[in-house]
Amino acid sequence: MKLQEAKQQFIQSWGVLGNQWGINRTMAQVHALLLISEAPLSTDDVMEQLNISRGNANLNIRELMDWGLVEKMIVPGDRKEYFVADKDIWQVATRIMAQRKKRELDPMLKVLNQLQEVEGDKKDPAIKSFTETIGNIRKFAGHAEKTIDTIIKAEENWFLNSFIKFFK
Amino acid sequence: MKLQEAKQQFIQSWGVLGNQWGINRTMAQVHALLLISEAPLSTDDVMEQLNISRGNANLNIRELMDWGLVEKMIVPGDRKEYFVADKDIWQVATRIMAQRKKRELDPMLKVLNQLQEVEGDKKDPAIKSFTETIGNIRKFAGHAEKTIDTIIKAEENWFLNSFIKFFK
DNA sequence: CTAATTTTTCAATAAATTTTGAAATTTCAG
DNA sequence: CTGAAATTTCAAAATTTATTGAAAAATTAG
Repeated sequence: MKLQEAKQQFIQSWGVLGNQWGINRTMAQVHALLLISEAPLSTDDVMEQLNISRGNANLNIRELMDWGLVEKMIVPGDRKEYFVADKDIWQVATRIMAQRKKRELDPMLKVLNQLQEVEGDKKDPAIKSFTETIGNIRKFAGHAEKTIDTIIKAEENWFLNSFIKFFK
Repeated sequence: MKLQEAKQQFIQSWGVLGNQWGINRTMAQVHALLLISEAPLSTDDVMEQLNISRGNANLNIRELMDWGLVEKMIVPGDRKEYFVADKDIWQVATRIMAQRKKRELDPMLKVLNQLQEVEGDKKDPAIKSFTETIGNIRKFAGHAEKTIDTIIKAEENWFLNSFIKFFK
């Protein structure tokens, strides 16, 4: 497989994967493109390489910046803005986990907490059954949240460790 | 909040969450409905409670069975099929993780492995840079896969433990 | 400041996904 | 077997989501 072909393949696959996980396909593709670009890219570069419109490129680049996965770069003597993706894959994973936790898990936990306080006789089997199920889910979600934090902390050095091993 | 209202709220929120994670909203809602139903439900029950068509209900129930989250139940003396969701939230999470790993992570890993074998001079900076980035992602994905398995094993008793504590 | 260049916005359009519902198929009690 | 009841299929329709592109706004070199 030639390099250009391989790059296209990667962009394609990263897009499919992102899409399956509820992330806009184009956003994932822009991310992939920046991940495998050695030099920073301008909006025009992204438009050209992915065959997308200016509006679309702009939208997704800004979205990636919101996620903390891409940064703006100013090239002195150039009017255009350039963009680079964080190449540290551990940082990438951590940022994505943190964002999704904040945007999706936390709101769900909030709802689950509210649902615990359902009105009525606590001994009514229907109510008991409902609060028990919700309680279990809530407890699990809370646990999962802590586990994620633990993983993030515990594995923080994984990347570093793989370098240490390399030099041993 | 009344029980009925709380149930609706849960179904709604579970649907939104599923949708954000790339799971069909209705599938998540059917799952939610079955999770908080004490008794097994028929296709007609699901249709009625969620206001969806027969075809849609049938499709999503079968999809949930494919995921191993819902089981068919035969009620003797009744021609209809009934369905129940696995209420063990740990089982639910494990099944979802396992399915997604198999359906999405594994294919991505396969692609990444192929991309490592790009043609050309290994000393060419462009090729070196690409294979390095891909290599890091591949290594990370492999690590993540193992971590997931480890968590599943290590946390297997979390649910059991929360019962043990309860009886202490 | 001015004007050229770049970025952002957003209504219209296109694409992708989901849903419907009726017909075809399957199942099973009698 | 038979036929009523239930399940499955699938093309068409509806809905949701993503994309375009041109106009408006913002930026900056001179």
